[in-house]
Amino acid sequence: MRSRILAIPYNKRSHRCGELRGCDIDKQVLLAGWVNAARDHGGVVFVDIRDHTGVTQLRFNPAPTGGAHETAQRLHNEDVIAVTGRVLSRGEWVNPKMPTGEIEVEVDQIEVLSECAPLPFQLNDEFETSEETRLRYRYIDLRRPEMQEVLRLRHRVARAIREYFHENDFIEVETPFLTKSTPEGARDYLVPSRVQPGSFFALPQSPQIFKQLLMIAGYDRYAQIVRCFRDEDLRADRQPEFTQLDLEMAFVQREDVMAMVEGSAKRIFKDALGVEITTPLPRMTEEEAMERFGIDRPDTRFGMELKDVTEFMGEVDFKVFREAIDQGGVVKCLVAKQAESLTRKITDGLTEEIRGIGGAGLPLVKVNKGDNGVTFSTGVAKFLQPICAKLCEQVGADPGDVIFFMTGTFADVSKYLHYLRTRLATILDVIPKDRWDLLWVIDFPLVVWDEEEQRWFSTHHPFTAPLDEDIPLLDTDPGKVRDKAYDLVLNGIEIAGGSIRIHRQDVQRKIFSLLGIGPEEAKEKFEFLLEALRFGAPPHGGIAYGLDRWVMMLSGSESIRDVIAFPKTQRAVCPLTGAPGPVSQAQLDELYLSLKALPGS
RNA sequence: GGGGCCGUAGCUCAAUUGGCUAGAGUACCGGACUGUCGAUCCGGUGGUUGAGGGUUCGAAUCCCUUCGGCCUCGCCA
Repeated sequence: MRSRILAIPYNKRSHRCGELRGCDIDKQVLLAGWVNAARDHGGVVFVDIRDHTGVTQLRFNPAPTGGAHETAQRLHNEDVIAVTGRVLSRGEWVNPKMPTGEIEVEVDQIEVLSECAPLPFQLNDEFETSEETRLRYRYIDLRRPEMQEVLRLRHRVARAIREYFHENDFIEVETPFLTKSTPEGARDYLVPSRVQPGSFFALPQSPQIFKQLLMIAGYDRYAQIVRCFRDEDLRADRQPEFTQLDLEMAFVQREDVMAMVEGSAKRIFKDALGVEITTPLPRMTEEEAMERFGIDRPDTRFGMELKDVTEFMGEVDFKVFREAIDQGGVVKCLVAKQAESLTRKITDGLTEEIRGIGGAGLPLVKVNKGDNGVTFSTGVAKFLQPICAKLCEQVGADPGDVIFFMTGTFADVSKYLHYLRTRLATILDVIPKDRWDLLWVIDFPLVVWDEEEQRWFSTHHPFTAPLDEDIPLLDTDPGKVRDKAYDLVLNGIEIAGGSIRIHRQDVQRKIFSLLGIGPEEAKEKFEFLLEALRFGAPPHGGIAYGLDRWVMMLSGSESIRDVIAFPKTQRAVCPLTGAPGPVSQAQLDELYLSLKALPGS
């Protein structure tokens, strides 16, 4: 028989669920939260109540407590309840595993504020629920303490950023989401205009041009945490909408922006994780990064650097290497130290993986101790044995090591050996834990030649300024021109990138022309920027941080989706809302849109 | 667009060489139990094996197509 239960003023919580301690014993308290677990012993009933601060054990005695005990017996996980009661010492039943384990609350009144239907998945399951299900019921997934901590870490990062830039005289200015398609770059998300039938807005890939206009407008220092949109295929570290910290400064050189960024990085690490990082941060040119690591965002937490051994191969009778070199290619290698654990099965697997990303094969040798120094075995040993000693000395290989080779164009060799290096680091477990390797990569090529389209493309974007001393090369050898860009890399992930911008109209026109953006197109797409550059543009530069990637790194998450409250799947749909979805014919008519036949219909 | 892995009860997973009524844990329902804290114990409900087609006496298992999820190359200034 259910007794009448008095309503509890849940808006007057005396404490949060993770707060009570031994010093609170005997206090009368009012708690509200979710049922984390219920243990019914027939007599006494224990219920753990949870909110974002933690968990407290409630005790329901069968004694005359106005029906509270009976209600407690019917509770399910994730019911929302409010209780009043008295804090008691747990005496001999203290639970040292819980922060509130010294006490429990003896409940005198309970009110079920909201019942929970059978859950689609258990919050505290020992098994990890599939991401598909978690995203479908994201609001349940987000209740998990792990997710709560990630989103709170994200907040600490955002707050540290806002405070730091505010203290340094930056102002936050909002820029349009409904804007114009930018040239090059990613595919745009488009929004049709109703009042301008046949015309479309593009959602911004970044506020790049607007922040430059703000500099021209004299705001001196701007910083904004802002959403950006790119309609490209997704990855573990990419979402169609993602968040940047976007900033721009006037009257600055590269050094000034980099120093400001380093200060913010220091602040973020301290406020978000309590970690002290040392500044100034190390720097590396793009050329050196490519040479040593095969990638422009090197993970410097471990060695296994790439070594160029092209010059040694002249003495070797190995057709594969010879032919590649004759065609202008290179031969590089990397040395896996003390790699006895690399079985044939593993190296065969790696060869397959390299083939999977477009490589031809993976020549290798094992280094052994011979009667007179070192010898090679397996793989391409018979070809390389003549230069064994010399090669080992050059690349620092010792008995027990395995040397992997790659040949082809510099770009291909870099790509495959970089892939191999990171895979080997995982397999051989050589990446130190709890290490934060921040580093600047600078002096990128301003433009790269695209063989397919037979034209130059910006390495970063068309507004990046060239190094002053390289400007003359724009006419003679554009591929040699370096730019005033800088990328910030953390443990091998690019987490920020920016540059000093072009602030002179003549230079900007020249770059557009180099990129094959003709006067017509330039005029059509951003006459407003070229025009603005005519009216007193200060030298300026800035940077954008990938906020999601920062949080992903700082929280140790493997996917950007784990640090976004409501992310999309790899096919860019939201399993929770079902977006994107069809719209009514009336909506289409209003926009003067008609749909072509859909694929598969 | 290409390559790879995966899909069995609400959830997490089993199921021998293609062979018995597709099982277990958990959740859910019912019962027992006064110190648990992943409570325990007893009983029960629950299945279009992602979908469609094929091979076979017989398919979760083999073949084809397709849908979905994840990783990745291209792409992402």
